[in-house]
Amino acid sequence: MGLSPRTKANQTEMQAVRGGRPRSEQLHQAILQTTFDLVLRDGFRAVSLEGIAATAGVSKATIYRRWPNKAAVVMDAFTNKVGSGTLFHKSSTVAESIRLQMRAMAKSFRGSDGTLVKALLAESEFDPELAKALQERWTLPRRRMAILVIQEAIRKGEMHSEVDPEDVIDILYGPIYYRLQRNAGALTNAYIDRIFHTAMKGLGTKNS
Amino acid sequence: MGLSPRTKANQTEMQAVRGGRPRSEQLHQAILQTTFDLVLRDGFRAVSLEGIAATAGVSKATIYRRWPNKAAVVMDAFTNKVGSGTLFHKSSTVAESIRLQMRAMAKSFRGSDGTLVKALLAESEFDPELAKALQERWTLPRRRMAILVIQEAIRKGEMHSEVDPEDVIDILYGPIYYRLQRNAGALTNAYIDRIFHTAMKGLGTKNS
DNA sequence: TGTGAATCGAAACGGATCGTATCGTATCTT
DNA sequence: AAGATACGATACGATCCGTTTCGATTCACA
Repeated sequence: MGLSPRTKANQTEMQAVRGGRPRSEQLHQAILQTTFDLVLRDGFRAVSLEGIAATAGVSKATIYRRWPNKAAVVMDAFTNKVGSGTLFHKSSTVAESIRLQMRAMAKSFRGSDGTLVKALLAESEFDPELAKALQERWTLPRRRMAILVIQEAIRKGEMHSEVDPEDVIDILYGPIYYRLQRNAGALTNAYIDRIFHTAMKGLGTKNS
Repeated sequence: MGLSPRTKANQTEMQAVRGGRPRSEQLHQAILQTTFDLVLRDGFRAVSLEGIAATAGVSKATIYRRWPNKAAVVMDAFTNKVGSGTLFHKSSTVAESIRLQMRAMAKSFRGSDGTLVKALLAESEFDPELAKALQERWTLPRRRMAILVIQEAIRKGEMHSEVDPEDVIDILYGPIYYRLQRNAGALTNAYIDRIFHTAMKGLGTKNS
């Protein structure tokens, strides 16, 4: 079943979908928008489905008809806005385009995206369905894009050929998520640049 | 007040501590042990204080007399076992002792420590008091130790002198927490070694 | 030895929220 | 017009929270 909105197909083993009053797309958007606003204002934990229903001017049943629980609604409210994610752009070198993408990601994390990603990641620790949804809809697409770019950097001789692109991602992006999730300092451009350059150049000297 | 066990001093502005029946140290340990076991078995979210009380054979009031909430009990149940943390040991080079410490940390994360750290970190996103306690009792002590070692590595010429030790920590340990919190692959020794060596050597070539 | 003080277990409390169910009304398809 | 589904309102049982009360217990100290 997963965390996707319930469709008429998976909701129950109901007969063919024809007939009946259709669901209101307007209510759908109202629910997602309200959820987005409330979670940003009050935090994931403080928001209840009853609160969302009341604020959106909708009955609880209408929400439960479409999503199985709060995490699913928030997940949709989030992906509804974020879209496909921060893309890589061409630049002078491939490595440079990676640095700029890291900056773009940090910038989005400084705003509402960061707040919601943080909440969803934390909640996913307690909710396997949400974890799966985040993995499929957030993490994996981004990692796949990054791997392609890193492989290109390796092909062009900008990165060592023996490194595993997966490890490169962990080293470059691990610190960003680390800071995001711990509130361990602002994700400034300066920080991103330092992480990038330090990782590229390496920590060690010839003596190590 | 914080997340520490309530003491007679901070519990209320009660008069001097003399007199009265003393708290049972045996119950204290029973509560912590039960909490530890239950959280490992059922997960942080699934465990309730009522369940802990029932299993430990203790009344709810006895728990609330000592801790303000569930997170605080789990935090104590955890630090009660973990002790001061994985230490750095002397080795052939300072860098080598860092690698070995990373391995030791990964090993502890493969066991019950990892399960509890993960749960506490996630929960701390929703609980500022817990976040503060984790910062003070877990993160900061470890970072302080690591900084000293990294500075030593720099002094001995094993690491570049222009790098910020804080950034070194983020680059080396960020990936470990990243994997831990996402369940993104096992924290094997091989993984640790790859991250360490890749970070030490650097991702880039002379062309980047 | 007894007296005060705090702890203990048991139990009940109000409150929040969950997810479900019921019912009458509204709205769409055929 | 008939059938099917969405919708709002409302109630429900359940769980857990954190607090409170009570009588009984256990200790320190005079």
